[in-house]
Amino acid sequence: MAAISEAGIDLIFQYGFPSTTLRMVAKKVGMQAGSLYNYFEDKQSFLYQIMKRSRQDLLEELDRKLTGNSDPVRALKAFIEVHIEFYTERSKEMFIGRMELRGLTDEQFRDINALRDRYEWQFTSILENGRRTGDFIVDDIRLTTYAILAMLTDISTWYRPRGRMTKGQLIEYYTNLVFRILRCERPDATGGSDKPAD
Amino acid sequence: MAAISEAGIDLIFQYGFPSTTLRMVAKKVGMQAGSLYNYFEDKQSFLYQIMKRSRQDLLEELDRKLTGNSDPVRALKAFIEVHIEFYTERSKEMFIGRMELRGLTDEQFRDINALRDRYEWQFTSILENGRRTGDFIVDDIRLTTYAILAMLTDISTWYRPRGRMTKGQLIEYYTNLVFRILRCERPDATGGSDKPAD
DNA sequence: CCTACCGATCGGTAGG
DNA sequence: CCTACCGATCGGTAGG
Repeated sequence: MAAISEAGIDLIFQYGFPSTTLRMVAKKVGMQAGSLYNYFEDKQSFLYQIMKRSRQDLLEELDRKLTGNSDPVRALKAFIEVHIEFYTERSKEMFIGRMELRGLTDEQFRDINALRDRYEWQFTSILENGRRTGDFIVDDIRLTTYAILAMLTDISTWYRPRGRMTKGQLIEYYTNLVFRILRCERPDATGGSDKPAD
Repeated sequence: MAAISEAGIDLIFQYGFPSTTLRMVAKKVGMQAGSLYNYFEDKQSFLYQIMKRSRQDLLEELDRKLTGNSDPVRALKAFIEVHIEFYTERSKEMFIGRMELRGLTDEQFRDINALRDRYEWQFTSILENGRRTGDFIVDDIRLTTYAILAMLTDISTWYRPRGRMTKGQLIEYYTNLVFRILRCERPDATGGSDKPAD
């Protein structure tokens, strides 16, 4: 199943979901098209599985890195790091997750959307915490959430592993931009060198 | 032809290009499918026409609003205004322009991409001017271009005409975010009330 | 997991 | 701009 998913991700990323035929997937893993139906009910469910898996993994990864971080500045830094790491490491899946939502049934769409909302809400609550503590200056929480997430997500559309910047430099640069948006001047805000004492 | 394009835009926006059949387009404008071939060579060219038109209109609109604006702060404000106006007013086309690039031939893709590059370059040169005059504080021009354009373009994915904010408020809010990113503190930077004397 | 197949649909064309 | 049509392909299934 792992090989089938991987083949599906590659092909859907390259050709889009409607133009990816099950015969292409089958050929890539050395099977006959009909045999794929032992692994999913229909073509739509295959797409749904791929999207659900990546969204769930993202949420789990975020939970792991966010636990015990009650300080909004530290939490925000962790969020940005997780986001950029995940969206560059698994860029094809996250790309599919944005482009192929129309390929789902209404019910599947609602389900995936709920996962996306949970993720977005995590970010929003960090902003709210930071505003309460006075670390961030935010006027409209919702618009600011949209703006920052769009900025961070876009990285996956152009990022290449052998680019002129390391992933660490990228994270540092975008962290700086985000803190500028929030007018956060705390000395530990953007620098990536200081180890938090936990 | 205008009706055919409009029907195509609506359908491609809703179902995606590969899933939009020429029979659907024909039905929407009260024609037979075969008759559409009097208006374009093949399905791909139809998509190409739609994309090219919107990209060209955007560039023309930008040129119109940018001429004679040598001051980087004023130019940036004009750019943001044009961008948000266009991406909300013609959101379906701009959505298609980002989602359906795979539907083009290599040659068509390069052509559309060139138009996109010209637009991006306009923004980049405003940033460079502002850095030279000292109005903007920018470290990496390219990353900052990507980040800001992604932020602004994202608006078209959630904007609804009857939302809680007017388009003017939206422009003002995002203008403020952009100037924060650039650490631009000039008094006329974000306020939308002061009429430029030209 | 394979063979063999079906019904449906689609882009595109001929000829008018 | 229509009628009529073709070749190709696709998702999905039966039966093993």
